[in-house]
Amino acid sequence: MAKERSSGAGDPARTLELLWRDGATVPASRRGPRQGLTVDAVVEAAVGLADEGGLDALTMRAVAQRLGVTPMTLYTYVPGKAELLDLMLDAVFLKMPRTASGVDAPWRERVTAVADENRALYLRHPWLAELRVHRPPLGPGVMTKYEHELGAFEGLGLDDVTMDSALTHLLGFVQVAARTELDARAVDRESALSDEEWWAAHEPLLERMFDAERFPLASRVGEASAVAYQGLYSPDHAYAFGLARVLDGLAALIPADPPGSVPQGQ
Amino acid sequence: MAKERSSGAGDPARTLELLWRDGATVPASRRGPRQGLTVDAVVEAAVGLADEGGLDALTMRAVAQRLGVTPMTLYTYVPGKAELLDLMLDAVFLKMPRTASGVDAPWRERVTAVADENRALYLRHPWLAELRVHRPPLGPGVMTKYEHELGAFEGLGLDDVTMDSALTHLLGFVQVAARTELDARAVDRESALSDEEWWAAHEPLLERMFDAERFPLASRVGEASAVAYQGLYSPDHAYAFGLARVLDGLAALIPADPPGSVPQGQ
DNA sequence: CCCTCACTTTGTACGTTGTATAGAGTACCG
DNA sequence: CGGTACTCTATACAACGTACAAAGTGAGGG
Repeated sequence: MAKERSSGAGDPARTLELLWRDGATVPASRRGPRQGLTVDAVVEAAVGLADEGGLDALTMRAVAQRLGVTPMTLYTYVPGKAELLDLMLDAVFLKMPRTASGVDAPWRERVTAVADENRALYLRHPWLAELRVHRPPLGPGVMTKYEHELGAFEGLGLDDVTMDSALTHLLGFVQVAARTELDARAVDRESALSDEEWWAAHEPLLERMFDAERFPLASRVGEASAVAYQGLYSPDHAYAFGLARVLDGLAALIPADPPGSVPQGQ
Repeated sequence: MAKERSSGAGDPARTLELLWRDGATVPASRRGPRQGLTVDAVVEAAVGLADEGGLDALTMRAVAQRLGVTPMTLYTYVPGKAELLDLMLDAVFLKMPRTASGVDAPWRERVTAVADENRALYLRHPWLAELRVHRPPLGPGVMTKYEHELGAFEGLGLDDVTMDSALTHLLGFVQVAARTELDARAVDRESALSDEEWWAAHEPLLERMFDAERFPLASRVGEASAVAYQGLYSPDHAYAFGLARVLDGLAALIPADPPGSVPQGQ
């Protein structure tokens, strides 16, 4: 069995050809019976399955069933599950909606648009947040997304290396924020206990164990946060707060930052 | 089979008692044969296994074998794997080294110490980065860590809710940074292809597919980054860059920030 | 025209996972 | 000393990715 949740294990050449596949590349004359499916159909079925039930629901057997085919048939189209995940990633990157902010738009607006697009992408395809991707599949989707997002940092006086770092930093933030939000949702869905019920079940016992004098800050701040959002955690607030922090952090790098800007420390 | 990588599924009361277990709580007189192990021993074995081989190596069978016991024996000590993960998390949180920065130290220094501690923790226990934890186990480790880390934000003029948000934001950043670094290492270890070999295998094919005119920014910036660090990615740089951004972002929230400033009460 | 053989599709099988279930052995309490 | 609450073990199940081999299909070469 291959390692789960890793990606891009197999033959690089084969994977690249699949990533950049287009109708024209088909050899047009094959020996055996014509294929009843297409790589696109397989990828689409897989994405649909993962969208609905997460990575746990994405099994080769399930994909095959959705396509009306036996599991092993998939291996004619795709080398294995790891490569299928690469194709899925590239596919959703390629198709994601991109805000066309002009180069004349304020940089905070442009960068915010990139963050929002990515957050929306994670919320539409929750399995993306579970994926591990070092050495991302270098397909058209990944490239198009990278090209587009770098655009938000172009013309700000950043050198090329810093542009890349800044983008990575921004996307990293969006990823944790989305992951936290999605984890919270997943727990709600799976656990049969709502947040309130969970607290109700924990509180009496916790009071026996927990010494408020031993953890003064934790009790004070924990209490205040629990009151502020009527629960454990507010994803929208965390995103808004974090994005503002990221923007202010980047602002310190950007030479001229005309009116409306927030003063920087230090 | 239970959901993988989720945590805290079982009976809350039982889990809480396990988290806050101490020698004294043992009833001292039990009916059957004395237990040959302890919960601590199980947790320690599990942590050791996960440290060495990641979450993939952490199987109930492997833990049992390390303890010289059959797999099902573990279920006398621990309700299931999810709860074991909770106990592992709390245990390493409790034992992690904590820098004792005085309240008089500059806030950037204190916050940096918290970030560094957490990065070190992830690097020592890579499986932490793979874990999903919404509704964290409310054990002594989690509480102690939270209490300690809030201290870095105390006396800066932030209200309680903002202190919590700031800490969450900081820890989120450290987590992505660590995860990215660990993913990179894992790929290097598993893939039998070094980064250079991987590039060498991809480049010729990529040049056939990839149109530099279609992705001008991507080629320029990608090239520059690849040259700057002699590879795909430099974890140390990403961490340093990101931490600086986070600190600057937080600075915008903190009222007075002169060098060597005295913390002000709220 | 038909045979050959590359190719698609399928069925079966293996090793691995967490843990349900049932049985066997042990030692304290009444 | 017997009953019983407990520990530990053995076996079993369903689900996973996919190796392997057999069966079916249809275009190209003679």
